Amino acid sequence: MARTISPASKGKAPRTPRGEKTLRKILDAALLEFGQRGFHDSSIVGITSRAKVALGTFYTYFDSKEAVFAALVRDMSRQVRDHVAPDIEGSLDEIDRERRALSSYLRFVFEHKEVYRIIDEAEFVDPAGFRTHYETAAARIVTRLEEAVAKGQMRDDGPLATEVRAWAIMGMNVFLGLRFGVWGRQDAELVAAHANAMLRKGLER
Amino acid sequence: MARTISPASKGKAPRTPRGEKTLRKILDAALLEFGQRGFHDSSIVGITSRAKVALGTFYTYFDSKEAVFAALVRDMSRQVRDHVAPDIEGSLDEIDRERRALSSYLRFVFEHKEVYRIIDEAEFVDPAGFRTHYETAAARIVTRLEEAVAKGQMRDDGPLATEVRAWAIMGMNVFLGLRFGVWGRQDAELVAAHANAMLRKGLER
DNA sequence: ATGAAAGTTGAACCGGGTTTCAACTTGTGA
DNA sequence: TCACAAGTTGAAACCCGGTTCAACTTTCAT
Repeated sequence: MARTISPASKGKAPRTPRGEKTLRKILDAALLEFGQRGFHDSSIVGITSRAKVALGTFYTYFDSKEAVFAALVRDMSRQVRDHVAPDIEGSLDEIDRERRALSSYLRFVFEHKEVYRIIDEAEFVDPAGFRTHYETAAARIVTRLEEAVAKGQMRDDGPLATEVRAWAIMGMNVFLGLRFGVWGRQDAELVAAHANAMLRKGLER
Repeated sequence: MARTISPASKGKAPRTPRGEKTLRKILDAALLEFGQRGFHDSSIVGITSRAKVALGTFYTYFDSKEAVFAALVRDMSRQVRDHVAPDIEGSLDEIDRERRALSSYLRFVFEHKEVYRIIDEAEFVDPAGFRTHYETAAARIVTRLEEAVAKGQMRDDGPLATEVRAWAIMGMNVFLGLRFGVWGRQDAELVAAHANAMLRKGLER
């Protein structure tokens, strides 16, 4: 699970390779701990013992329990984006792009249920990070939808319609991730195909 | 905010009118406390002082902090359902029914942001209640979609497609509630109309 | 009227987890 | 080689809120 270093709390960045390695160990351990136990049942001791460092070392890199969590949210948010981005290159058309995005997202959720949980829990532990995550995700979808309009592949019903569609698509993806990725298990391609058919043609007739 | 009494913890039901009144006060206070502060920053003292009862009284009706929360989740789940149900009677057709359901849900979220928050937080505090809430909600949508198929108003692509559509619609509703009900504010009818147009006709062309 | 059941009270107990810190170790540049 | 900066350590201080309980008050059926 390679990961570039996430910015720790202000003024607490590691200054040597040794420090970087330790920070990375703590972040990896925190992901496990929070993912398995949730924010509250997690403890700093739990994190540091998984990371095999002393309790105090934690505070070399983070100001508080909330701070690691926030760092993790930024990290995970980036990971989701970076996972999906390459998978939607070279789609047949703009709506097909959304199918691929969902399929890619579902596959990501399969492998990283902890990430799903952490982003969800951010609503309560790191509200600002949570909001940023979804607002930037929505903004990316809006951009894609505007391209679809520009290419004449989608009806243009004004900016509010676009915003509504983007959030609708995002909500759809998240809940399909919960139902078919975290709770159940279904072929990602199949689920994405069904959802996309609905998106493309609608339900009517 | 009238509310019928929610079952408290087992063997802790009130046996007199006085007890019922106290239980109701505690539940109302708990809704406020949890809605404003979130589960973890909430405290029993916070609840009982809002309710203007002594600390110990809390334990006459509930076994623990988690137990009130769970009772609240059941209650809120029922409230959402009861709010939407009458509003979708006598719709033009089965797909229009979904428009009305969303519109009704959005209006509910406007008035009760706390409820949105509590149900979301249930994912971590009362996972079983959370799952039940969404699974029963999805089941209701599935039933409606099956009716739509039966009436020849919707394409039939098999049971998986129906399940996917139901969860997609639900996720869409929840996220539109977050974006246009909790965070921002938009005319519920307008948002529901845009979302429903997408659902009915799809995005294409 | 009366006593047993139901309900109320809040001080005190209790455990657990975050955060601090001063001593110690490691690495590096001059 | 030496000294200073960076990093590590874990015991203990500190804090806080959930839960208990025995004494007290209210209600209500007989």
